[in-house]
Amino acid sequence: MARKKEYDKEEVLDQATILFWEKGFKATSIGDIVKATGLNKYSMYEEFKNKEGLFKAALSNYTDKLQKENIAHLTKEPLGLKNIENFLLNRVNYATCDDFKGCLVVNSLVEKESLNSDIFSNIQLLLNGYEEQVIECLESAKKNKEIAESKDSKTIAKLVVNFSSGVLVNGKLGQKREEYIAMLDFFMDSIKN
Amino acid sequence: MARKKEYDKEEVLDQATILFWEKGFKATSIGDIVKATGLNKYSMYEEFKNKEGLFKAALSNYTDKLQKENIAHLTKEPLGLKNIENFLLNRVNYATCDDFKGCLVVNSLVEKESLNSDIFSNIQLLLNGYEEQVIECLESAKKNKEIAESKDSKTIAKLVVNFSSGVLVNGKLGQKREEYIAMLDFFMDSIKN
DNA sequence: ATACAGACAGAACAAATGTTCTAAAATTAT
DNA sequence: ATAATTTTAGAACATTTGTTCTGTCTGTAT
Repeated sequence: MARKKEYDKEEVLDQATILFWEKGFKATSIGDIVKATGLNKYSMYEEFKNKEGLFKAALSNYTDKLQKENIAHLTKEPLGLKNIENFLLNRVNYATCDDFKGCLVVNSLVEKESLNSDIFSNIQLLLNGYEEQVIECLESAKKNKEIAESKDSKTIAKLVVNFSSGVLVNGKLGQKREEYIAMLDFFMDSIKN
Repeated sequence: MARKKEYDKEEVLDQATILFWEKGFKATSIGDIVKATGLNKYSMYEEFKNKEGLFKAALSNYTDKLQKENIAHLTKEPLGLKNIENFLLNRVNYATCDDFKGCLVVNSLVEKESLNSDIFSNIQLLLNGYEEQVIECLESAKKNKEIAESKDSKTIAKLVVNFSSGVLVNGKLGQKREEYIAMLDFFMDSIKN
């Protein structure tokens, strides 16, 4: 009945994600997006409603992939401390790659202006999810006698998420990977002992 | 010889700092600043050259005060672990106050767009300064037998700064003070043992 | 082949932005 | 008081922004 779309939604979203990621919500213009994706301006509004709709879609696009990756590390059986270490190691590798752009989630959390409440609560859910999953790992670690029963899983889990956020911010300062690895080792030891 | 200025540079800067702090560089318009400060538009350009000049001045204004506060905690004699704890406690209190806006330094570090290289290196210097000072504290702590000589001061110092960055990001998620205190206790214990 | 829903290109729009200009007002040294 | 100098108020400017409109093209169902 109608003409076929010339653009691929996934591709457009991937491109847009990169732009928002590099420059932030406010500093990325529709013009930038149109130029980068070749997408027609009107089609963008048709598909995503407006700039904010596009941003939400891009953020979801990003978090879906990110979460898949992170959750994979945190849920690989058998559960235990190794999951946590691999999760954080992954974050460290991410933050020390050559052209580290920061983490879109952390960036968005900081760029308050772009955070209407539902975007905010999405991020909140995401980070709480990690925390929950880390708690799972810690409980398993207790069963496996990797750590003492007396350890407070919730506090440690929060520290893990906090460590990760710190890495994703400070990573911009160009710390070396070995330095992060030393930090990670120290941190993992502190959980064990 | 000439007319007197009607504005007070310090006051203007304080106001501007708050705006940039709340909304970020890009999202804060000259109009916002003029409206909030009552400062004349032209006078602003006369005094600060342009928006970026104003931002740099605001950032310096903020970091000067911040640094004074932080360094005070880190340099209060006698040096030792207590300095580090108080430094972090201060950050925690900061991040859990009712209307926590984030930290302008961390926010600016994340809002890449506003970071031309000299702003960036200022932030780098600032954070490195903390790291150095924490190392001092740790070395003293070794002398006082608070911690073992074998501990790697540099790694711990980086963890301290990392902890602090994490707090200043995640603080936006509305964590409770008690939770942070528990994290801090755990972290301080990990340094000692 | 024809009709038509929908996608395209890009002009058009209003609002906002950073910046500069101009003319009036104010202050101080003489 | 006068002249010199600087601040002020706000108009003016060129861009850029997000968004919408218009008319043309395309592909599918009939």
